[in-house]
Amino acid sequence: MDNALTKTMQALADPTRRAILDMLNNGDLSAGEIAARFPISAPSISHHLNVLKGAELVSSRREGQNIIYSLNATVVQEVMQQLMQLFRVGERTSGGQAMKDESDA
Amino acid sequence: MDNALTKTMQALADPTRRAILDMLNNGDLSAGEIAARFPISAPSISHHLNVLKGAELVSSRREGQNIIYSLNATVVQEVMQQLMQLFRVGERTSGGQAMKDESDA
DNA sequence: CGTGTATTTAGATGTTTGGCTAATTATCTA
DNA sequence: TAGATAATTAGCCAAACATCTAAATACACG
Repeated sequence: MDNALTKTMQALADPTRRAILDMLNNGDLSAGEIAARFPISAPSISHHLNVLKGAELVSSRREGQNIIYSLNATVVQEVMQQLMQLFRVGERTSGGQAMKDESDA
Repeated sequence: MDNALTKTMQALADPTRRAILDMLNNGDLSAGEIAARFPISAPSISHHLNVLKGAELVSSRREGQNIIYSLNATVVQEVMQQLMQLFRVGERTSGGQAMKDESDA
């Protein structure tokens, strides 16, 4: 794998995963509750959840038989900030030159 | 393909493409100038540029023998806003529930 | 302990992706 | 118009990805 930003962006690149994050933004859910809302199999959802966890976009805890997933809101915020920084949205055309490479943050 | 956000996120998921965008953020460049800064072949860079163009993150114009690429700053900004909206960064835990699905913007 | 429910892990498969080399297209200039 | 230079398109391949079914693991509870 590359750096953390890449991992995060790749996780965010899949519409199913973004939809999962959106659901979790309305409150924690078990793997089963999440899977029930998609037309794809539970193992596939489990895989997506694992990708999201690998990107630290969500975290999970066991609660009895269920595994509850929650959105890692602070990480989401950090990613946004990294992206905005990467493009320094707003300050262009005036010929600055900072930030050569996308070193990790 | 899915919707525009997915296309954009997929474009943004590749580190080479993000690096290209970062370079263009410091000013327009020809395909050759871009390719010269990477260890991969010119055709590969051309492919990446095409992906970025497909996501409307960059635009190009011919200037003599060269093709000049520029960052589409407004599109970058729009994507950021879409993402931030998607997660309503900041307003959580207080039990809102708006924005069911990630309809296009 | 044994059965049922929830979830993940394993393993297979088709598709997409990122890279390459070779060939083509477009433009400039002598 | 012939070469030279810039860039893209075509075609190929290997690695990564999303999905599936089947099997394994983890709990709960009678």
